Amino acid sequence: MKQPYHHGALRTALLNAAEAILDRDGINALTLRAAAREAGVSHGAPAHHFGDVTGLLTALAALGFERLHAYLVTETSNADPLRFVKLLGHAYVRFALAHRGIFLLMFRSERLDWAAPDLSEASAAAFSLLTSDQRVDEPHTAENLQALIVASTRWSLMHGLATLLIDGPLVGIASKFEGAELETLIDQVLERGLSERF
Amino acid sequence: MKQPYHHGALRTALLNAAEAILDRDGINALTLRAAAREAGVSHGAPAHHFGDVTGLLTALAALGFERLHAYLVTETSNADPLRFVKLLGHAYVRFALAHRGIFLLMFRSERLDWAAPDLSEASAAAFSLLTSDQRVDEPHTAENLQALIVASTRWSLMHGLATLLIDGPLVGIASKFEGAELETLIDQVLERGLSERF
DNA sequence: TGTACATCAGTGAACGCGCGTTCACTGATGTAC
DNA sequence: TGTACATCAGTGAACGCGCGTTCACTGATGTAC
Repeated sequence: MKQPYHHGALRTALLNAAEAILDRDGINALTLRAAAREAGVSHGAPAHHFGDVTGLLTALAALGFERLHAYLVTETSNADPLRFVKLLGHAYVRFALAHRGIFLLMFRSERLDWAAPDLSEASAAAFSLLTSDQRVDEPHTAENLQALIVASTRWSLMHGLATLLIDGPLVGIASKFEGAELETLIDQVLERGLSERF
Repeated sequence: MKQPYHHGALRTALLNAAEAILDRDGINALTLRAAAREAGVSHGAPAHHFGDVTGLLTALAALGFERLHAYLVTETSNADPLRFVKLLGHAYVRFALAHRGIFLLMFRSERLDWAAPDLSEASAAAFSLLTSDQRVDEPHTAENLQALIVASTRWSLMHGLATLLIDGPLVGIASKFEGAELETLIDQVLERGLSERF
């Protein structure tokens, strides 16, 4: 089985490989060489596409934010304000559980280059949706401070639930539930936390 | 300045050194050799006290949980149920912001030995306080499922706020606030999220 | 249509680095008698 | 009180490892003419 010398779509293949490693072995196992191995390519190859290790991680995180943003938009389209918030919360938690590796990379890694245009733009789009477009750099009138508080409260709840379920102490709790009961737990937490008061 | 051959309290010194590294350089910089360097001791010395690198991280995380538990207990003593929840939330976030490094180690590191008695006991004590002693391994009656949901909602909010503020996207937001306004943000988020409905 | 040449994409050897871990050792301390 | 000896705590050299990065190279592709 002869492989062609040129891969053809190595950039994409490396990103897929990196994500697979992230999900399977965790973030500490995600190295340039591991990604090259996973993609079946020599370890020097990634440099052509990502420069250095930060470049690969940053590109992967940017991809994650694009996906998260697109998913949140899809899941909340045409919803009235109250439903919007609950749909947003459910989508956020569902995304985090379904893409654990990349979610943790996006929110935790200390090795990302936040100044890179693709990452900063993709994350800004997602964050803007999550904070309901509250501009932080504007003067803080009473109104926009209040709106920011409301948005932060929502986001904190979703994010806390997601991270505690993914690899925090609630894993132990969640693992003792049947699938349906876990769904109930998530539903109820979001229901209580994202009530119409906000 | 001659150093005595025996340190005298190297275990404690290594834990302090490790915490300093964690706060200053982040979790990726925390290695056995770095801790030894920081403590001014040969790099082979830590093995006598912690065995391997997991041992050091585990001991440090256990220390963190002991501190967190003690702090939560102190800050909530003699409070009625409603005040208890709010004091708990404030104390949790304050602890996280004041001990960022160790807090992230406790909740994020993939390199801890959760089967170690000191860590499992210390974390169980803190978790029990945070979940109001809801036993997860008991049969799920409607009542204790409900209580678990209430506790999870609270905990998710505190935890999400703390992590988003420490190194998540809210850092950017928070950094634009004056000190007093940041306090206001935290207060208001907890006030809204931990209302008497729970 | 053919041909020369530039450019691109991937190879594989090599480098230096910091790491965890091991181990024979040495200095210091404690204890039995 | 002294002495022999076991034990403990820290040293420093050595090892092998996987890593990021560099670099001369080679095979493949595209393009100008």
